[in-house]
Amino acid sequence: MASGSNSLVWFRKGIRIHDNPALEYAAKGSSYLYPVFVIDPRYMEPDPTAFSPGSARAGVNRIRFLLESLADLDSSLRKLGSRLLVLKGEPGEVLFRCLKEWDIKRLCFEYDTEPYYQALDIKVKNYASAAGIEVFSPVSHTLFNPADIIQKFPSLSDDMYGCFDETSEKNSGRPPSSYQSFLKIAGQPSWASSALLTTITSLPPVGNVENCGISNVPTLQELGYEESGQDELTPFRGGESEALKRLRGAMDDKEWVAKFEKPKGDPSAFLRPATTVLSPYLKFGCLSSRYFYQCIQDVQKNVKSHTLPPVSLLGQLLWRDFFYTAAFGTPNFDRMNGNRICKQIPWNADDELLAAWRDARTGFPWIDAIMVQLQKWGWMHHLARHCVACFLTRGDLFVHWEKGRDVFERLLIDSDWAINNGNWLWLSCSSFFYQYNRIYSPISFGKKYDPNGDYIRYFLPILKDMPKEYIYEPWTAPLSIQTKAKCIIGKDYPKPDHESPYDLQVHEWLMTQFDKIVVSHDTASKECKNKLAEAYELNKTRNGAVNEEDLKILRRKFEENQSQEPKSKRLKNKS
DNA sequence: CAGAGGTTGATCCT
DNA sequence: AGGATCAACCTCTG
Repeated sequence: MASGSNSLVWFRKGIRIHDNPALEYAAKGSSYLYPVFVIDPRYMEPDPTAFSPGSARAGVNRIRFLLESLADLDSSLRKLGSRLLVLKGEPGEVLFRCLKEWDIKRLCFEYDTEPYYQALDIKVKNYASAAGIEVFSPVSHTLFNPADIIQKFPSLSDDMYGCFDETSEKNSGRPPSSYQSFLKIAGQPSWASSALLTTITSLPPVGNVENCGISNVPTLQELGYEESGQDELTPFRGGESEALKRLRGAMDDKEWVAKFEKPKGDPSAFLRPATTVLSPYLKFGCLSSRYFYQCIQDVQKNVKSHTLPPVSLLGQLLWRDFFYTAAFGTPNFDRMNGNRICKQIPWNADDELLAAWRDARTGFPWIDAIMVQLQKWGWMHHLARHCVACFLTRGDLFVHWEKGRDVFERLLIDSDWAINNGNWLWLSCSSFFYQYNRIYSPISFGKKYDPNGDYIRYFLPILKDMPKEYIYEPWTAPLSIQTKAKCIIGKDYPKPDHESPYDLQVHEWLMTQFDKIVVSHDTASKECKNKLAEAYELNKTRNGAVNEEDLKILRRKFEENQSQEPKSKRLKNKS
C-alpha cells in the first residue's frame, strides 16, 4: 500500500491499545485512521422475551461490561489524538459502507476463530480483495495460532493407518484431545522472550466522518435498557484500564502468583475471589493473553520455586488455548449431534428441571446460591461452575449440557464460545473427561470450604438465619428451627422437589422415618451413573456412530426404569 | 495391547 | 491436612 492513504481498524474482541498488532499496523504510515466498532443489534438490542434482562444473546451484565470497555477504549484513543467511531447495523454491511465512503486502502482486524467470525470474515476478505483493499488480520487473541497447533499434531488416521479420509485431507491434523499432548505440541510461544509492547504515543487523525451515522459509545439506557439497581449488577467494571489495574494487583503478590494452584482455590470466596477474575477482560481482549503470559513469566523468573501447568496461573492461560484449539479444529464443537469428540448421550429434555436450576430453586442452597451469583455478578469461581454444571447434567438432573451451556453463555460476563463449550463437554463427561463416577456433592462440596455457609447467606438472604448445622440441607431442619430462622422449607425456600412433590406434612413425617433426606442426591447421582454407564456402552458398541434411533431406545429404557420404581413404592420399600 | 496417568470426588482413616 | 480406598472411565505411550 502506498503510504499516506486511509486505514480502518475494526474492533471486535481485542478492545485494547496494548499489544494490538492490528491497531499498530493500521496506524503505520496512514494519513487517516478510522477506528471502528459496530454495534450489532443481533447481539445488543433489548429482547423483552428473554428469561433475564438483556438482548437475545447476552445478559445485561455482559452488555454493560462491553459498553464500559468501549468507553475506556474511546477515552484511550482520544488521548492519542483519535477516537472510537461507533456504528450500528449488520457488521458486514456497515463495514462495506465505511470502506467505500472513506476510501479505505487498508483494513485491519484481529483474526477470530469463532464460527460466527469465520463466516463473516470470509465475506469481508472477499469484498476487500475485490475492491483492492489490503487486509491485515493477525492472530493476537490467543497465545498460539490454533491452526499451527493442529497442523503440528500428528493425525491419528494418517499415522496409524496411512489412510486418508475427507477430514484429514483438508486438515492435516486434528486438535490434541488431552492437555498434556497439547502442551507437548505447543511448547513455548515464539514470542515468549521478545518484547511485545511498542508504546503508541500518537495515532493518525480520524478523517471526515460527517453524515455517516457515527455515534459516541452509547449507555445502556440509550440502547433501550431500563435502569436497574446497583446490587442487581456485576461488581466488575469493563475496560482495558481496569484490566491492567487488576493484572497489576495480582502480579504484585509474587508469592501468590508463584504458588497458584487452581484446584485449591476456594469457590465460596466472594469478598476476595480466589482467582484473578481476569477472564472477562481476556474474553473481550481488554487484556492481552500474551502480555499476561509475559507478566507471569517475569514473576516466576524472580522466585525460588513456582507451581507448573496444569494447576499454575500460566497453566490457566494454556487451558484457554487448549480449548480454543479444540474448538477451532472440531466441527460442531458446540453441539452433541455431529460432534465427533462428543459422547452421544440421551439426556433429558425436561424444561421444568432446567428452569428450576436456572432460576435458583433446586432446593439445594449451595447450588442455588451459585446460580444467584451467576445472575447477579455474571461471574463465579471455576469450581462453583463445576458444581452447578455437574448437578444439571451427569450428577443429578441429567439435563442436556447444551441447555446449561446456553444459560452460561447468556449470563456470564466472561462467556467465551470455545471455553464455555469446552467446559460443558468436560463437566458432562461428553469429552475430555470421562470419570463419571466422580460427582460433586451439592451438600458436602461447599461445606468443606465454607462450613458456616456465609456464601449461601450472602446470595440467598432468605437462609441467612438458618443455623449452620442445617444450611446446606435446610429440609432436615426441624420445623421449630425453620420457624425461628423465618424460613419455612417448601414455602419460603423450595424443598428439593424435582423428584418428590410431597406436602409439608408428609415431608415432616419422612424426616422422622429416615436418617437420609427425602430427595436424595444419593439416589439421583446413582441413577445418573447407571445411565452414563449404559450410554458409554452404547457409544462403544456403535463405535462412534450412535444414531437418533439408538438414543431414542435408550431414552425409553431410562424412562421405563424410572416408572418401574415410582416414588411411593420407593418409600414403602424403605420403611 | 497393557499399563500409566488424568487440573479440581467422597468418604473414612490416621 | 494428607493418605488409602472406592470404582472405574478414557487417552496416550511404548
